[in-house]
Amino acid sequence: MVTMRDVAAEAGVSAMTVSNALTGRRPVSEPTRKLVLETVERLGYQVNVTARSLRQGRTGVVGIAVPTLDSHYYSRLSHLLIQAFAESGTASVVEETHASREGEIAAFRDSRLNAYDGLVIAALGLTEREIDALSRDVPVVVLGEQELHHTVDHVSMPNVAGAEAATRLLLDRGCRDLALVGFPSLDDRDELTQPEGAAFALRARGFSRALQGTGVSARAVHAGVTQAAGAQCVQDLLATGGVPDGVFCVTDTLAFGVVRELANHGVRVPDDVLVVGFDDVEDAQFHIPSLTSVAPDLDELIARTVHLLRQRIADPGTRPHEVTVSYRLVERESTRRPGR
Amino acid sequence: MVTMRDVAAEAGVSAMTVSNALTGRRPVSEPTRKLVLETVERLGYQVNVTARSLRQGRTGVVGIAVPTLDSHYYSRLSHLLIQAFAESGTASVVEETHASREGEIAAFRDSRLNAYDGLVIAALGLTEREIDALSRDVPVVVLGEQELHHTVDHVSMPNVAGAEAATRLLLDRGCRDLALVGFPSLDDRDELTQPEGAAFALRARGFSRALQGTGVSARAVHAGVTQAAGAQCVQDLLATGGVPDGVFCVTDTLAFGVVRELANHGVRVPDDVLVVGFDDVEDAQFHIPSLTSVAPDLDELIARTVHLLRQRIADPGTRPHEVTVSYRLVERESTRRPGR
DNA sequence: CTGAAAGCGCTTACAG
DNA sequence: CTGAAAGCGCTTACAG
Repeated sequence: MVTMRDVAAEAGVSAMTVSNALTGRRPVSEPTRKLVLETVERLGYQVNVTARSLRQGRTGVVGIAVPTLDSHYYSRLSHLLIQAFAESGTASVVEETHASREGEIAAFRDSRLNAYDGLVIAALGLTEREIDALSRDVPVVVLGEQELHHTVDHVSMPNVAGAEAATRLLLDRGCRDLALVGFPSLDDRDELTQPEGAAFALRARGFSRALQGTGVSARAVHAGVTQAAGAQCVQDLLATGGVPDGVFCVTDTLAFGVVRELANHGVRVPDDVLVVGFDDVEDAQFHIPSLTSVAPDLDELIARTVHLLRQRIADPGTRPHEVTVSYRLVERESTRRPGR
Repeated sequence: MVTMRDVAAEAGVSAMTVSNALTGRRPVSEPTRKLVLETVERLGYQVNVTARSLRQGRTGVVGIAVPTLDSHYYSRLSHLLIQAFAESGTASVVEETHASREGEIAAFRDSRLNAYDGLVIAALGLTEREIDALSRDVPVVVLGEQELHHTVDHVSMPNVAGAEAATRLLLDRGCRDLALVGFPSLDDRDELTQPEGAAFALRARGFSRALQGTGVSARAVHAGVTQAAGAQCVQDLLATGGVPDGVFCVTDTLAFGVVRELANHGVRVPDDVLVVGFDDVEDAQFHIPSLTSVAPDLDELIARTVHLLRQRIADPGTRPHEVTVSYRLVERESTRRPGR
């Protein structure tokens, strides 16, 4: 392997000068600079980032820790974060936490070990207290859903407001027998063993708020977070009280499973039941029927996240920020009642 | 930060002994080992992986380079690879190449710089010759579609055979006016500027092979790789010769766009047109209609890839392997002609 | 079983 | 503008 020393010897300068010519950290005379760069080119030298990192105490890489990449939402989020960091000149790598406490602790540990200069984490398994403690050593932005003690930068989704708006739409369209799919109870204090618990509890709270004082009946079902889980929820609804006339799903993924399983039972959307999802993943526009969904402003989410992390890396002392991004309710076929 | 020296001083041993107690590389007497581990625990010491990597010349991390994470197929593939490497005790990080030559070169460079001990790359932008040259310095397994010179380990999809089987199904179901969606020509030698060119050309070849000697007419359309591109292809078909009676799409993603846009024009699947996709992403089962698709054996793909890379890291001298995984054709509603 | 010395390849601080 | 020395925190030889 060609090292900086080899280049220096070949060019007849010191390693320092090679380093300076390459990084531009200190000025180098133009002829020397040209000579060095030519030699670098000729020998095919490439800087050893491990050595640089050890010396500098930082790697120039930020970590992105998400529960899983096997999810339309989190894979897209990771993609957008990578893009945005790249545009601001920062390399990033993605790590899966499997939504587990252990996986999330590992992400913090990897950051602290100089592997990353900063961390964006969609934390689902850790408690607020644990995040507070772990984030002391590492510049971190927490994405998502927890209600933290304001000791760490936090960018969250419009869970309550978005869910409330979605549910209001169902009420406005005349629904009087609603179902909440994806959270086991209408009381958001009920704990959910699923790690997405906190986010989904807030969406359940929005659902319940919209119902307050309306006298509209509602049931809650939960079977997991996948499309198959959405299908299972429909079976549970059918078994326990028949078909509702409106369904709010805490994610689009669940909604796709719901619509599909309703079709398996001959129940049509929107003719017989109206359905709304949350996240507005790309597929929502392409399904048949296309899916009405709460669309959080991902551009805002990404921009704020990248900005906050860069700021915290640059100045770890700044006061933590709390951001909730805005949303739009995008109405599509799944809530357009034909002929009413 | 607590270093190994601190632990050594505190425990009254040498740094060597701390290292050995931690790694188990050399035997350490049981009392000493206990003392060291206790001290490590008490001081909260964590090994600095950057320093270890610099000294060892390797990081214990493998790179996974995919075109984008904003894709059902590649995000799922990344997820499965991460899982499989984790199960075999190997950490991995994901990098996006944006399907560009530059991005793929960067992935090789990052590997060579000691950032990764090995690389799995879904290469789309590089030529065969470039891959041959770049892979000389790095243990690498190429995923996907290129027909290489057998100088590098290569795991590929059943592109030709899968596409041929999919097209045969359409013919068996009585289709006599076919369309190929996702490749611009029926001649697989035609270059596609899209980086997925090589894979899609092979799928086009399978399509053409199935047609040979049947006298069945066929058109080819191409507008990109997204669901929106699939929709665009339908518009192009309608403008240039009307609705075909069978469509083979080179990916499921395109197929979803096709089915959706057909519905926008009042054309029903499978009543008026049969549609088949490729990849068998999870959504294929949940769309309405559910999508018939070629399902490459991803478990096999993952297992072979992980095994080949570990083998090549352990012994860079072994002869390169060429693997094409098997597939199943999964028939669903999109090709079940009602009442015929 | 244990240790003192050297060095992985850079960059920082000190000098000129 | 340029360089010699030191050191980031480990692990690899070499010794005992």
